[in-house]
Formats: sequence, structure tokens, C-alpha cells
Amino acid sequence: MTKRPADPTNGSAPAARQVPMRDFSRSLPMSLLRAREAVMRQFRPSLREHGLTEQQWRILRALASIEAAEVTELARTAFLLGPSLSRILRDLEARNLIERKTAKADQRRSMVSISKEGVKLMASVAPTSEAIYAEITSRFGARKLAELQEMLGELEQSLAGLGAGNEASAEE
Amino acid sequence: MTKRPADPTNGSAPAARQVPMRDFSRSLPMSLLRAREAVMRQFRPSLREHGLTEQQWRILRALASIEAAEVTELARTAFLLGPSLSRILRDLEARNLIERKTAKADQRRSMVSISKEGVKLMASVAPTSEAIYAEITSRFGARKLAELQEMLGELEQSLAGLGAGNEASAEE
DNA sequence: CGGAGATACTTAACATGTTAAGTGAATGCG
DNA sequence: CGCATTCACTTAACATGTTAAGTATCTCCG
Repeated sequence: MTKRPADPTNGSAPAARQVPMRDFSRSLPMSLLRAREAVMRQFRPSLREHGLTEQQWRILRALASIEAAEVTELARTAFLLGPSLSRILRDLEARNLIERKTAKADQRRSMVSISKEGVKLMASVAPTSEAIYAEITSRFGARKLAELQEMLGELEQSLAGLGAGNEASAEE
Repeated sequence: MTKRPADPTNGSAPAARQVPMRDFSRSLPMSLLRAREAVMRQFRPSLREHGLTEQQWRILRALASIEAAEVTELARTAFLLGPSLSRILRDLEARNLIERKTAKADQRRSMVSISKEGVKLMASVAPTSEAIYAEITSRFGARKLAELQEMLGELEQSLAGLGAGNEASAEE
């Protein structure tokens, strides 16, 4: 077992010496991926016991906090792409955890809300979930956690409107 | 439209008032997810133009830096689960971007290495990729970037060996 | 030597990520 | 009004994430 802790200086890696590139394992995307995985690993078992995936849980939480919402709004809140959300809502509806009804004013839109059962399920998961979050906060440090989230927000901000690319040129 | 900026006190939301929970959108997993997505959004178009997904690119980079590796080692380096890696290697091999040969000493293991074509493809992608990384570094700030990665690493460390749970008790 | 148990992968099955296309309902404009 | 556009979703298709099984090897101990 022993985990083998990343091995910094890597020693070897003789051939393929052309494109240096940052040590791959230290790239920003990898750092973010690993950090997130380390966090999620804590929550998944508990969610799983309640028959929920991470994304389903995100949707329930989002719905519990905004009462009812259109699909598009929900996608933005839960940070899911439309197609994923569409599938998940279909399943959650089949399990009676959410309810859906098309808006009268605009037949295209549908309002989604959490059901009584959904609320009940959330109530049964929330305590454990909160406890885990508290443990994480305690281990990492509340202050550092706040700082980290601050930086993550800034990173997001600094990249906003970059990938859009064709913001006002080339019409493809 | 108007975005509706999170709305702290949430005003409404009369029902479901039981479990407060942190404002969902500010949870650590969400912060990490959004930050990572903001970053990856920059790279995906370029990778896509070269017919590569994010994961395939991770594997090629990993292979380029370690010459040859067993599947398990590669999985650890590229931070992919075995099953994902298995599928991706099958595809990359079919595209002649990697090569595989079973180890003589242990028929179970197979050594994977990047092919000449693979190296060529990497060379064609790397410049753009590096340019994007440089732009991100410049926008966010090199120093802050280093700090952020430092914190992410610490977060990972502080959670290491927590999720393992049954470390030395309950045999399920 | 032989077979139980551990290893290193690979398959399978189901859920989501990601992009493109499809569908039905609103809108805008001539 | 008529119809091309735009909208809000949903489907489709392919790739990966995630957990559980399956397969061939290898190890080790009796």
C-alpha cells in the first residue's frame, strides 16, 4: 500500500525531451481536479447510501433554496449543462422527488420544484453532509477555506469572457 | 434577465425552511468545480481542433514525461480511474498514438508508451496550450497562481486518509 | 506441486459531460 | 396575418466517471 506521495523530482524521464511543459501534475487544471476529488470523496459514500449522486444532490439543494425555478435557471444555479439536467430531472421526477408543471404564460418553460418527499430526503441527508463539511473546514482551517474560496472566485472572474473568443469579431 | 445575484437573505422561500445549510453556490465543491470549468473552457476548443479530449491529452502528456509506464502507474499520474483509462488506451492505440506491450516478467502488466505519431501530435498542440496557460497566468497573476496551487495542495493533504474511513476498524 | 488469495487489468452497467440536432412554442417584422 | 427567427427545452451520440464483476496471472504457503 503506502500511497506513494507523488514523487517530486521524478528523476528519470530521459527521452521525449523536446517540449518541456510544466510538470504536468502541477498544472492548474490538475490541481483543481485533485482538490475537488479529495473533497468529493468525502461526500459520495453518504450520498450513495441515500441513492443520490452528486449532481442529483446539487439539484435538490438548489431547488430547496429557490423554491421553484425554470429549467434554464436551475441549470445555471446547479452548474449543470442542459442535457444533463434534462435527464436528471426526468429521473428525479420518476422518483417523485421533484415536481414539474409548464408555465401558463409561456408553454415552452416549465417550473420545477422539490416535492414533499424530496424535502424529506434532503432532511435525512443534510446532517451527515453538514458534519462532513464541518470536518473538512476544521481540518483545513476556516480562515484558509475562506481565503481559498476567495481566490477561486477571483480566478473565475479573471477568466470570465476570455473563452467566449468571438465576442465581437469573426462570425465563423 | 438581470442575473439575480445569489440573493443572500433569499426573502421568499417560505416552505422547506428547516435545514439552512450554507448557501449552496458557495460550497467548496462548487467553487472548485466552477474554477476548474473556467480554466478548462479555455483549453477545450484547441484540444478539440486536434481531435483530443481533455483526458486523452492528459494521458499523452503523462506518457511524454515518463517515457513508458504500466497502466496502473499511468492511471495515478493522469489521475484517471482504471476503467476510463482502459477505454481511452484502447482508442488511442487504435489511432496509433500510443504503443502497448506486455511485460515479459509479468504477463499481467503492460507497458504503455507514446508513439512517434503521438509525439508529433503533442508537438502540434503544445504551443497553443502553453500560450493559453501563459494568458491565464498573466491574467490571474503568477504569484497568486502559485499561492492558489499551494493551498489546493494543502487542502488535498489535509483530507488525505479521511475518506478511507475503515482504515483500521469495521470490516463491513 | 497445487490451489487459495492477491494482482493488474478489462468489461459491464449506469450516470453525467459535452456538442450537435431536433421540437414545439413564442416573437418580430413585412 | 404569415413566416422566418429565436427560445426553452429535449434527444441523440459519443466520451468519461464510478462502482461492481470478470479474467488471466502471479504468489505463497502447505
